[in-house]
Amino acid sequence: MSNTDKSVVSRLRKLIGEGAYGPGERLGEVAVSEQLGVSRTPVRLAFRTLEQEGLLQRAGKRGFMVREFTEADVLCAVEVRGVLEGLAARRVAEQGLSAALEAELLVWIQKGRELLAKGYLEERDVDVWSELNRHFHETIVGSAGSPVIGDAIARNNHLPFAAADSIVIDSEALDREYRKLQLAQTQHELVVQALRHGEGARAEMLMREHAFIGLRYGELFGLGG
Amino acid sequence: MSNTDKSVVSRLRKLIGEGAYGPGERLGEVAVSEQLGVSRTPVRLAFRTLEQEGLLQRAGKRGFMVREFTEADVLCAVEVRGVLEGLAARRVAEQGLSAALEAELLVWIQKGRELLAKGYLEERDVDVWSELNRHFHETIVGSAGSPVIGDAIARNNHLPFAAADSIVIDSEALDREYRKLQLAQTQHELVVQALRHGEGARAEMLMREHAFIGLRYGELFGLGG
DNA sequence: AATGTTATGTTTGGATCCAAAGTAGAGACC
DNA sequence: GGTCTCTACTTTGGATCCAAACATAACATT
Repeated sequence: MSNTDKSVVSRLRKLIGEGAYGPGERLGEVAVSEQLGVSRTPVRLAFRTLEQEGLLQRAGKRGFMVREFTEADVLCAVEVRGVLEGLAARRVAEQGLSAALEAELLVWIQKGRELLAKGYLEERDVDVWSELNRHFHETIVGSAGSPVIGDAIARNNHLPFAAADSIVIDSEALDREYRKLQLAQTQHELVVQALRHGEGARAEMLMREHAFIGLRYGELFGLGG
Repeated sequence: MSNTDKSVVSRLRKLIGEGAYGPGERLGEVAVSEQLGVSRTPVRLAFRTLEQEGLLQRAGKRGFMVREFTEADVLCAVEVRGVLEGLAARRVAEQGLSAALEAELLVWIQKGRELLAKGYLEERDVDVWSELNRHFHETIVGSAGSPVIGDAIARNNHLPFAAADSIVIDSEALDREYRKLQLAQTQHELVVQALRHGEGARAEMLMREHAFIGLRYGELFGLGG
């Protein structure tokens, strides 16, 4: 995949995510190619990719339109990630947590502890958490015994609101966000504990619940989200 | 999507599924376009689609190769379908089974009963079952409240061995297959029962187990599958 | 006036051309 | 003889051209 090609896909993904094209809006190949300053060819390739990712959908016989997402879709996408990561965690537990894998997970657990140790959250901590969170999840999913689960999660994560690292952190209320991350960290540690003891069902359920943290946990802390 | 374009994707999907291209084999755009009798353009579009579907993967910087699947991948794909359809079933149960939806499900239940009523299986029954089975599953998934779950299942089903209607029926042993379909029918009926009573967890688990029927249930009936 | 048909314009799909990037092979130098 | 480099060839990516399909609008006919 060349520079132009890849950048067309990701630039379009970004534009759609930002709402540059309204939901349901038809996207013409010529219009987009002119906006991005490339020819129609890479745009046509990108449209097919974005269709598969679920961001675009066919508008009848005539080209593509931006897919619109409801609140129910957001909730469903989060649940889908939950059951898939839960499946991955259960499989890891069932096949036994190797010493190497446990060590790797503890790296991210430790980084989380260090981040939260000082008792409050700074602006720049957000990226650090996002990074370690991603590593933690990817490590478990990547150890599930087959890339199929990870692929399914990756495809689901193309919906911009579904990805685990898309936790919206409100930098205006870092104290409340601190409590949220503290809970996430606890959930991470509980998952590792369950994995260590081969408790497949518990690991699965913990991961499923963990998926909701970006969604409804705000209510707990008075965020109304 | 034009005739040629769609047919290139599905023809390639078929060829790959049939093993016409060995696992890991590199696919050149020119070679494939000549084999299919089209120009490079629709092939390039198809490669992107098939990459997203997971049948092809990038071969370094140089084009695509046929993805190879292990037994673990097959098992995982079936489990992925299981947890996703389980999620759909649970959501249906949680939101309450409407009278209309129950009536529609009972149509497929009834067709299944009629098919199995005569006590044995004929060759042509296989297609009938495949059809009603597909409808049953699609009805539940389509009622989960958001297309997101169905999309995730559809993407997973692109792996040829993962789809629910890919139950390989051994026409040499229709008596053993009869027992398998009888069990599948019972599972369908139990799912509807659970949905009717709002038993979300039970509906979910029944669907998850139901996914395995094409995979390991052969062992029970002495098929060695 | 309404409906059906035709013609024109817009947009997508397929083919081909050109450029760029990568790979492999051969030759030269150490 | 081995390794490094340069060159030629293969293959992919991007741009453009042409044809086909679809939509829209206008005109004619009933």
